[in-house]
Amino acid sequence: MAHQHPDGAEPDGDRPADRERATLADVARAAEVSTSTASRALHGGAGVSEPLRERVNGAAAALGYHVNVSARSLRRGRDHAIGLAVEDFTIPFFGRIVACVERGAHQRGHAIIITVAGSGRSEAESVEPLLSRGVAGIVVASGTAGAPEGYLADIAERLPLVQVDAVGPSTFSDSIGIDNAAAGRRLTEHLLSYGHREILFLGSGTAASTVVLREQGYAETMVGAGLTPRSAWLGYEPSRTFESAGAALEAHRDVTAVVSGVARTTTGLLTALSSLGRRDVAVVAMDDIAGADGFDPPLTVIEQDVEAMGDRAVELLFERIEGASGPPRHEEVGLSLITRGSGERPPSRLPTSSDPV
Amino acid sequence: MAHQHPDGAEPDGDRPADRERATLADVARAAEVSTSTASRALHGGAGVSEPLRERVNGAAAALGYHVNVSARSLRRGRDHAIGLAVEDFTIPFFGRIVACVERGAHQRGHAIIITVAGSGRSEAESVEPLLSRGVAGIVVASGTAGAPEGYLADIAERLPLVQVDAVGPSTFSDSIGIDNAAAGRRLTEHLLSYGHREILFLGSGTAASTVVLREQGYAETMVGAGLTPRSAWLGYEPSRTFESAGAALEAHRDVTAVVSGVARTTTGLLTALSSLGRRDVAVVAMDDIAGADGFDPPLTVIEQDVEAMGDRAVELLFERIEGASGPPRHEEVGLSLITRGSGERPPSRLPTSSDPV
DNA sequence: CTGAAAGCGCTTACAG
DNA sequence: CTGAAAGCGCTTACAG
Repeated sequence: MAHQHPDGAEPDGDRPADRERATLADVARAAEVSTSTASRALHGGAGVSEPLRERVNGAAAALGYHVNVSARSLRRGRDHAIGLAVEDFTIPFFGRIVACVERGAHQRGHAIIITVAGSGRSEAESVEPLLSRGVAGIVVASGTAGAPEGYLADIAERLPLVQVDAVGPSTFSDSIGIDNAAAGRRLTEHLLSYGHREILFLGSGTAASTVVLREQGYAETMVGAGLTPRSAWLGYEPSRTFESAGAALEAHRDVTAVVSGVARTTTGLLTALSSLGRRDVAVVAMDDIAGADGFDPPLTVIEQDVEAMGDRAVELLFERIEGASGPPRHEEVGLSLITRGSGERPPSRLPTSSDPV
Repeated sequence: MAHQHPDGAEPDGDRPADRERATLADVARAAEVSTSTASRALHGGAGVSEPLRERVNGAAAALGYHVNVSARSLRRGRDHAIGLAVEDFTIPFFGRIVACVERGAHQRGHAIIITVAGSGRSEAESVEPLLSRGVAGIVVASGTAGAPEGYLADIAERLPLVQVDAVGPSTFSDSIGIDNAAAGRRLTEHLLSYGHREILFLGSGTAASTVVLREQGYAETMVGAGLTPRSAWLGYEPSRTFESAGAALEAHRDVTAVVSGVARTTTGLLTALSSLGRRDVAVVAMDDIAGADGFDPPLTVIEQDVEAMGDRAVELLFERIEGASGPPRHEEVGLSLITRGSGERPPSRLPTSSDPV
């Protein structure tokens, strides 16, 4: 809060330590070496004698020197930073991805610049802050991005890019995700195995996304069992999912079980069930949520290995940053069904007469 | 993934658009003006004739130019970026803060560089990536930071700094938070008003933090009512809070109600209650958690206005960045008690003979 | 092993 | 209103 020289005096240029950050030249002067040597001693590694290196490090420490990254990046033409574009920071799934990426990049000496992907901003506007900083690579975490004709494809031509929570294998960049259709299938099969036949799928929205693939897995499985799939979409607005879920439950009074395709819809659904006093509906959900075993009954979910996804994304990215070439790679992390009770009860009512089988 | 000239040929220097980013000089050449004029036309605002401005903007667009931020920052001596140090990205509370800060900084044309505060890293290591980039200011979101003798105090002398989720008014920087003791008091009073007398406080850890203040509010209120406060600390490890909560419940068999001092402990507590089949314990908690009304019974909580906190933090920071001086400011956002049922039932058992009243 | 010098891309007094 | 020139702090061939 005191960035000016309050007395109006200009620095004479001779005072050893003024208010400002110490510069490499300051360190060099203090250590009585050239800036070349100072630079090499501090970072270059090779080719500096031990006594000089110590003198330089000592001077740097004494002056509280740290490198000016703008200057370094300008000179080197590339920044030791990566970009991280995230769909929504408030969703725990993405928060865990952020934590993984931050940790991995920090370990590798890179800073992390974040931006929001989506949420009304254009892709260009989202990515501009990353591009103008010359980041070494970008991680995009979004369940809705990745269209091959999109902006991301252009970026991938110039920069290492990894898509996390990818809708599927990308044609233009490395990607990592889960088998969303398989997840939908497994959740549905679980309910079928307990005798449910009127099963509703709940999702957020149909923007090309992971959730749509999960719905497809659900629908396939239903059709395969001779049953009619039904879906309801609750939207992306957290404050509205509760009402929408209630409406969907009313509109499909005969369902005995629900598949919730994404965490966003799960809490709305549970709240609606609770407020409607409906204890006759079995529920299984995609993604574990905090306190899921505190629900009544405890919630059966499919859990993704989010940390594996985030950690692996960083590895893939840095392999590219370090020069790895080759076609886009796609990886999938494992899923595990955690059965806790909510999906394990048989239908509380008999199939209705409209049952097609 | 194709950063070299694969054929080994060097660019002749004359080709209009090579693989690399267009530079201001390229734009100037294309628009047939000096780089001075190009720069002013693009950013400077004042003092460029309309025709020239258009020519420059056209050329920039045609070349896909965007400014090299490293060069700009080096020249200007300060970066259009802010730092954001966060205790834990996976906690929804902090995720909401991240979203607010990102939005606010983006609107003001600043990039956001994140780092973890805590989690085994030293304060110096956490903040180094921000300092070496010359960020214009820093937001620290942590419920445990802010000791006046700490590293942050040094930083605050050189740079605008705002502490969010602050333990209390800071002596050296702007800060924003809630009245933690009042929160503890209100939760406790709520339980008292329903006749509970054996009330346990559950927190994460006693590292100087917001949670300790909440506990103090609880303890004060208990003592004021002639009752004996009791606390249990469950630690910071998510996977362990469940066991620790169970152990605490066993160790205090006579409690009829629990105050959970922080979201981290709430889910562990609810899981423990559920797995122990204990339906005789009233619960109130600090911080709303997703799906809290899906619990049995729906959870009564005190909710903080997290978005107000995040938005205001950005405002405070940019006021300082834009030169506001004056002593450290402290602000508090509102609290609201959301009663949903879990704290509203009377004690299921009569006070024991050890009851001090 | 060490140093003098060029230059990364930009902005900004300073002249005109 | 426009341009020539300096310089932000650093790294890195290039000599020695």
